[in-house]
Parts: sequence; structure tokens; C-alpha cells
Amino acid sequence: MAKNEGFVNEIADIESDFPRWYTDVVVRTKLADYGPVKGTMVIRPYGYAIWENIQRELDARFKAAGVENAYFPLLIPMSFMTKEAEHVEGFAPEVAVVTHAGGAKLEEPLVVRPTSETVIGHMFGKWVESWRDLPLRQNQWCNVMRWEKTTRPFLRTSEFLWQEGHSVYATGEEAEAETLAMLALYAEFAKNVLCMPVLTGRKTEKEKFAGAVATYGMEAMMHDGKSLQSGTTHYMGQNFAKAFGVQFTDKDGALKYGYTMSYGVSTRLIGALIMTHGDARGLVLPPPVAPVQVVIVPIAMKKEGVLEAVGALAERLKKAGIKVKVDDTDNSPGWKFNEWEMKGVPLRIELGPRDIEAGKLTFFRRDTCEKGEMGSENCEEAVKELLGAISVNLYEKAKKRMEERIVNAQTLDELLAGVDGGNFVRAGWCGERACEDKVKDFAQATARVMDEKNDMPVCVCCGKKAKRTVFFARAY
RNA sequence: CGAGGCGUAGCGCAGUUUGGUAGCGCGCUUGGUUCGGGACCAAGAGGUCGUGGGUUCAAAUCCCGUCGCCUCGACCA
Repeated sequence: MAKNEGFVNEIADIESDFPRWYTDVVVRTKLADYGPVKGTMVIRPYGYAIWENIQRELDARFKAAGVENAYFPLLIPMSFMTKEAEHVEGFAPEVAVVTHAGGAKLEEPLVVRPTSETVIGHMFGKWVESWRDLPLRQNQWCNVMRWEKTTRPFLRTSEFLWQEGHSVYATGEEAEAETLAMLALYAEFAKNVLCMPVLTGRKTEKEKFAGAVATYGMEAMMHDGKSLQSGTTHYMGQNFAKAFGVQFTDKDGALKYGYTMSYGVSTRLIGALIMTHGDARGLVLPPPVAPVQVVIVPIAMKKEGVLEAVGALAERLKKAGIKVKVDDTDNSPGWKFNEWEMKGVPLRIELGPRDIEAGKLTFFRRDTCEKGEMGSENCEEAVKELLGAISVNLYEKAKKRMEERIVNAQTLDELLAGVDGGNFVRAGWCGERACEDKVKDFAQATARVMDEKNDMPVCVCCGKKAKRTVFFARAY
């Protein structure tokens, strides 16, 4: 079979030029395009449909867990940002500030939200009065702005879409439990919806959210072995509650501060999908979030009965709840095959006179790039099964790859060799910031998350007794 | 902010060295033949050459300025 020589030239080689491959794929498959302002992007319908699918799945999970949706304002008074000392220090360099409005200079500058802990803390402070008001658990789907120096579509843009959930509890234990529960929710979602294996765990002090007591992260391994932080949850203790007066009268009559936590995932997840599953031909989308799950390519469309048969098949699959698209454009079949493969559609069905004659369908699995045949009777079930099998295979393939590329290191040289080879490196760490910094200097790798297991005896950097075992990696 | 690169038709580029009618491929439009791995024929449409100034009979091309974007670093979901 021909190997698509002409077509792969449209995108850079995935092995030798992965960054280029990534942006080529994003633009060429119409997931997104660059916006007119530096660092901004337009999420085009094909990309936005993926986001809508992500939203639908996550939103259902949040609601099932008892979280309510709300919406808080884009603009935050500058003075709010300065109320939590660590928070302002962390975010000040990257906030955009509105200084003029209505043709006049504003009395107080307004910050375009980089995250909403402050304004939500302010409102929660008004709403929480009694232990009966707790827990208070709200989430918003919105945009935020962080003026980053280096940007890349989906991975890091000045403005991005996300959800941020914020909760207040009466006790620290409950808030911490929720922080871990949301991390688990994210990991389950990553596995079952994005077909993406992740490492979860607590972040080091250096890597934690500005203003948090503890940050937990979900990290995924990209095609090149680098790590992408794909979701975070934060336990704030009473830091924000004290800064914004989130107080309640407890059962015992005492006035107490609440304990808060927050959690978020963003459109970066789309970048994670692309870089986890993609291959030399382009995107490979997991069936649960693919805007088109099955594309039907008619062969010899003008021959009698072909389009009718294709239309009838599409109707049947639609009725079965499958997202189907018929490509009846004038392009040649070969062109369509390559196009839809680049766009990552999980399953393609070819239907031509030969198939109709024989009462069968020819299909192509995007994950394995293998063709097969099935009878056209009861094909709904067979297609559903195939989509399920593709999901499982994508997850298993990615999981195997990640597991094979986790190596242990005892020394800095081993650690460097590990990350140079595109691995996640497990290593002991004494807990000192200086050693973490040195690892970064030496190997351009950062502590992604701390392992629950603590089996590496000595610090990879200073050789003293290790307090934790840490996953180090180069990160996006 | 540091270092590189690029702005010429929707996209990708050539033309700039040596100033002289604005080009190529793909895409797009119309008609026709095709259709099982990027088909073909014919006819068309489309550009203040990023932008401001300067030199010149003449500037995409030379000079000065300026703006924007991309990539790579330091910072980050």
C-alpha cells in the first residue's frame, strides 16, 4: 500500500520536529488558528466541539458530586489581589490590568482575572454565616488571562478557557479530602474520557499554587517524553478565608474561619490529547471526545444506489447515538482518507458498490491504521464495540509507553540521562529547595509530583537521606 | 526580557545580490470526465509587496525608522 508520501509533507515529522508537528497539526486540522493579538488563539469549531465534549463529561461529574455552577465577574479590583501575600507575588507578573474605561482613568485599576480565588473569596465571605451554609461548593466555566511570555495554541495562551471549582468547608480535614477527591475525579476523567493515563500526586513547595497550603497535580506524558500538567487541585487551608473574611458561626457558637480549596482544568487538555495520542499522520482523537466518531466515505458516489446506501447507514448509526459524518464532497476517496486520518476521526467506513453488492462494510481504525470488514446488518453494535475497543487500546498504548519510560535514578547524571532519553525519572529528594533548584539547573527537569511510595533511599542531588520519592521530568 | 527567523494572492513560497510591466505551486470559481489511498482537462477570479519616510526618471528590490508574528530560552494551567 502507498504510504501517503505526498500528504505527510503537510505536517512536520513527529519524531524529528515535534514542536512543529504540534502547531502544524493544530492549524492544519482546523482545531485553532492564531488570533490577531499576540498569544491569543481562535478555537475553531472542530476544536471547540472537543472542548464542549470535555465540558459535558466533566460538568456531569461535578454535578453528580454535588457541585453547583455559577458565574463570577471577569474584572477584579486590584486591591483584592494584594490581600493574600503569596498569591499576589505569584500572579502579579502575569496579570493584565484595565486602567481606563468610559473614556476616563479608573480610580482603582481592575485586574482581568488570572484565576478567581480572590473575587470568589470575597463573595463567599458575604454568603457564609453559619455552619449550616457549609460546605459551599461552586464551579464556573469561564475564560482567564495570564500574560505569558511564550505561548502555544492550547498549551499556553494569554487567554484560555477553563473551569475553576471553589469550595469552603468547616474543617481542614474535609477541605483536604475534597482536594484529593477532585484529583481522583480528574484522573478518572482522564482515563475514561481522554483515554490518557496520568500520574497524580502532591506538588513540591516550589511548584505549588501561589497562596495554597498544598497543591496536587495530574501529569501526563507527551509523545516526546515531556510532561504536561493537565489539572491541579489546591488546598488553601485558611489563607484565603482569612484574607477575605470567610467566617461562620459554628455549632458551638464560636466564630471560625472556613477552609477553602480549588481545582481546575483548562483547554490545555486539548493540547494534552493531541500530544498523547497523535502520530505521524496527525491527530488521533479518543472516541469519547471526538466531534466525529465515524466518517463515512462513499466510493464511486455517482454510481446508482451508493449515496442512498450511505445515507441509510448514516441514519442508522445516528439513531444508535454515534456521531457520524458523511463526506460527500467532490474530493477523491484517497484525499478524503488522508484528510480524515489527519483530523483524527477514530473510525472510517468506506462504502462502495463492492460493499453494497456483498452486504458488508469496509472500515479503517485510526488507532491501529488497519482495515477490516464487517457485515452491514447490525453494524450499529459492531461499530460501538469498535469505538470502545479503540478507546481501550488508546489508553493501554499510552499507559504502556508511560510505564516503560519511567526510570529510577540515584545520581544527577542518571537523572540527566533519563530525561534526555525522554523519560520520567523517579528519584529520592531530601526536601530542600536548593536540591530541587540544582536538578533544574543540571537537567532542565522539574519535580512534577511526589510519589506516594517512598522507596528511593537518598537524595539524587545531595546524597543525604531522602524524605520523598519524586517524579522529575522536563515539562511543557 | 535575551537570541534567532519571517512579513509579496486564502495558504506555502520565488523574485531583493545587480532597481525597469507582479510570478510559481496549492487552494478557490465555472463546465466536463473521474472515484477502493491526496485524479484529470479546459476556462477564469484574486496582490495599495506589513507600515512610515528617504534616494531615484523609476523601488517588492537600495537607505533610515517603525509595527507585527513565529521559534527557542528564563516564568507559568
